[in-house]
Amino acid sequence: MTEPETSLPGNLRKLAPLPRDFYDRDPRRVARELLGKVLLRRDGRKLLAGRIVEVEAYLANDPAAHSFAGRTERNAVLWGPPGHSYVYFIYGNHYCFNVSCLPDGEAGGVLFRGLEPVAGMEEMARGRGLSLDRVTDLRTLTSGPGRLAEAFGITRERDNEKDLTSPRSDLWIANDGAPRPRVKLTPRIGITKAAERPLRFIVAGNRYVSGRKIL
DNA sequence: ATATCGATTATCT
DNA sequence: GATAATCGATATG
Repeated sequence: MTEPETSLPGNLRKLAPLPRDFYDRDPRRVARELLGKVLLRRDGRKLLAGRIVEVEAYLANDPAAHSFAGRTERNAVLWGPPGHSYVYFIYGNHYCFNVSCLPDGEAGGVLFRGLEPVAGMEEMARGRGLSLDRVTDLRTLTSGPGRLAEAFGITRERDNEKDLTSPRSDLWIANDGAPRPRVKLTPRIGITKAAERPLRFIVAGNRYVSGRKIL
């Protein structure tokens, strides 16, 4: 019996959201501490859960951040209070899911890039347009920002500006008591500005980290 | 195995 | 009009 009871799928929906002050900090600190936590989605009677294994920090005054050129309608959430979802549409094809950090008035966030599926894999596959029995590698569900958003049914229309710290939210992040993972830093993926800064945080050795070839 | 490319659209200049 | 915090497919060694 090494796993805590709370990590069992049946109890996941009772896990309390991380509090506001967890996010009211430098995005680098938030990013590091999000690794090993669980992203949860309540979808009717179904529950989806994924262990966070890859994130990127986007800082105040960061040339790669959407907030860099100032506040706009799209990026307003990043400037608002911490702990809210920032969802944007990219490349005409994909949604990317972030959480706002830093106090109200300062812009920062963390992008979710990789999850290890924990519960609700059938629903995740369905969201991805697949049937689970034809999925040979679970990495195709939640490895990569576009994939995990699709698996969790996250869209700007449905989820942008949601308070992830509210106990009534259908989208939240919780600590299930899992041990703190060993963290590695690398440069961020897919950006051109400030591309060399080590602001991508990954769980060392975890196979659900994006980037490596699948199959 | 790595490299390159097309899809497709909200947002900003 | 150009760009983009991606993905999946195709081409090539």
